[in-house]
Amino acid sequence: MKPKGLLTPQRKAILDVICASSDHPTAAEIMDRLRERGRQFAYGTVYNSLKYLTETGQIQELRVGDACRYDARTEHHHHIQCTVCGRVDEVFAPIPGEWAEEVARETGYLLDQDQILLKGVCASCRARTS
Amino acid sequence: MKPKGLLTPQRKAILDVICASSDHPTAAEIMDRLRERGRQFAYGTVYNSLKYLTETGQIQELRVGDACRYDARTEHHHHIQCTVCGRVDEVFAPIPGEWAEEVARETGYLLDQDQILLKGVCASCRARTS
DNA sequence: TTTATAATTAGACTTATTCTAATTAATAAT
DNA sequence: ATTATTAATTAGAATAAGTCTAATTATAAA
Repeated sequence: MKPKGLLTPQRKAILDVICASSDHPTAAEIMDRLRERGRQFAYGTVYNSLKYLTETGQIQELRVGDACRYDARTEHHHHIQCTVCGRVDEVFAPIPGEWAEEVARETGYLLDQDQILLKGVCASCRARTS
Repeated sequence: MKPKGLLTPQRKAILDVICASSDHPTAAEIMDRLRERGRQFAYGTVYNSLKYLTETGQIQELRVGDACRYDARTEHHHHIQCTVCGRVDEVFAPIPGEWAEEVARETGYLLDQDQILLKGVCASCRARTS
């Protein structure tokens, strides 16, 4: 008897919500959006589903601030968060190989190229502040 | 009457613990180490002190995983966390200016050069895994 | 000294997440 | 088809990090 690893109706509904979102929703936001669509699952189901979808590579989990956020874009990319408003955006500019090597040499780590979180101030917050 | 902004005995004790630590302790770990030294303060005091020390530039706060960690090294540098064991290390290799510009151009963000969190697998976890 | 404000305290509260025990669903072997 | 086995879901309790509040203590300026 093999493990099932099914895309159950619950998991499918959660994946759909994430695919329809471009703002990296948190688990709580995903639950809100499910409710708007007339679906409501137990906390445990949502977290279990997010774990399953992440582990099977269907979504990407990124921890930002005090919550995990989820992204349907699974291509290699990084993220940047605004230190003023908290929004999170994608960064597709690849890390320069030279710098990655320098970091690896300095730290002894094997770099994970997809999990970099940058910080900064987004365009609209800069406009508002200055 | 001006605000005081004092380095009270509590704040001093907390700063001492952080200066004596090289492993980026969390608030909970700081409280443990205070207790080992025979000091114990209210949660509120510890968090208030960490905020004060961060705002006055005496320590650096970095959010990693589900908790904030504190670092007595305030020079410009980044951090890298092991995705296996969770340890956090310093990265002093500066971001290549060219890449920073590319990210700024792509995202419209004004990059904060000191707040980059990288992920990877540390040397000892790699040795253990392979 | 009195007065105003800052800092500390204990503990309640919030938020994100994990865990648990019971139930339901689905598959595999009979 | 029926039963055994395991997976997934559920409701809700438990945990962990951090914030908030009201009362108290400490400090400094007038």
